[in-house]
Amino acid sequence: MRETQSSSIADVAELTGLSQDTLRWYEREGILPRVGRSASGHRRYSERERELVLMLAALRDTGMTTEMMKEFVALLGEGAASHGRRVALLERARERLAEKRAEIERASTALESKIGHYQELIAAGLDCDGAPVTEEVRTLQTARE
Amino acid sequence: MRETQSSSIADVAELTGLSQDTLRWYEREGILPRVGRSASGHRRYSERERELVLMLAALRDTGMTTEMMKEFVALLGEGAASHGRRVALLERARERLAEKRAEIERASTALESKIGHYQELIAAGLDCDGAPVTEEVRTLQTARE
DNA sequence: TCTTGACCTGGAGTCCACTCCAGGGTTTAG
DNA sequence: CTAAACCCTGGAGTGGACTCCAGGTCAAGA
Repeated sequence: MRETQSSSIADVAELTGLSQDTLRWYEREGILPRVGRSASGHRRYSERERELVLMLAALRDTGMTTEMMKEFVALLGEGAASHGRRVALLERARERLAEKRAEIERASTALESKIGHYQELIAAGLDCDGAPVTEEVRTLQTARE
Repeated sequence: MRETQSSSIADVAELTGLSQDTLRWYEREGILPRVGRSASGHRRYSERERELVLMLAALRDTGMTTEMMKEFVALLGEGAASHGRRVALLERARERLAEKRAEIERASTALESKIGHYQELIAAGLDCDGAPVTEEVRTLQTARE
């Protein structure tokens, strides 16, 4: 029964896009359960551990906090019985995301209107008080640096 | 020539939604130019200054960094000639926003598929390895705490 | 043997945008 | 006259998620 190939921290960093430091930090913080070590004390990630790190990287990219990631990993340890709670946790992440999206949409609207405002002023050749600007200023307006 | 009513920091905090501490901090950091003081040394915001703070609050809400806000205020000081550069700055903010939006959309897709995955497993009564779960586990799965 | 390179640990530093605090002055109401 | 509000300043602390560092171990190659 040959065990699946284990990988070094460098491999896993490359695989997951997390830095080696981040990987070590996740372990120290208890987000990632302690990974196996080789005789010389180097981390050796098993297939299972690689998958777990990949999942954490994905969850992180959903904007989940490390605290939530920690909870999620704890639920993984409880097996199928925790499926409902996993969904609940993911739904919390979904809500956070929805809020962020709403903020972005609001910000976007505000920004577009500000951009539009200045573009109109430029096009109309007016300053902020509605007075016409000089030819010299018009030249400067379109120079962008 | 009666000058427009000036307001206290408390008023401006209330008006803009920024905290008094934030207002003072913006000034210290040079984001907001030094505000006038009363005889006793208290800040007194003029109409112009109130407007400026309102604009900064709006820009902040677009996710602009304080560094960019600083630049923007500097451009305001240059009058109409800086309109083009103002637009350029706002467009940088727009790009940042677009990136954030893209990230959120990616994250959202990933999250939905994870949620769907677990919901399917629950509905099908299977564990992560495709084996059927016991009745007891099914009960636990739907209990969400 | 010596060097190089990968890795280890615990701890400190970084970034951003605040937020809080100590110690002190002023203004207003009673 | 005193207490309560309100404000001032400079400096330190916060939180989240890393990132960097010093000092050390270990294995392989020239």
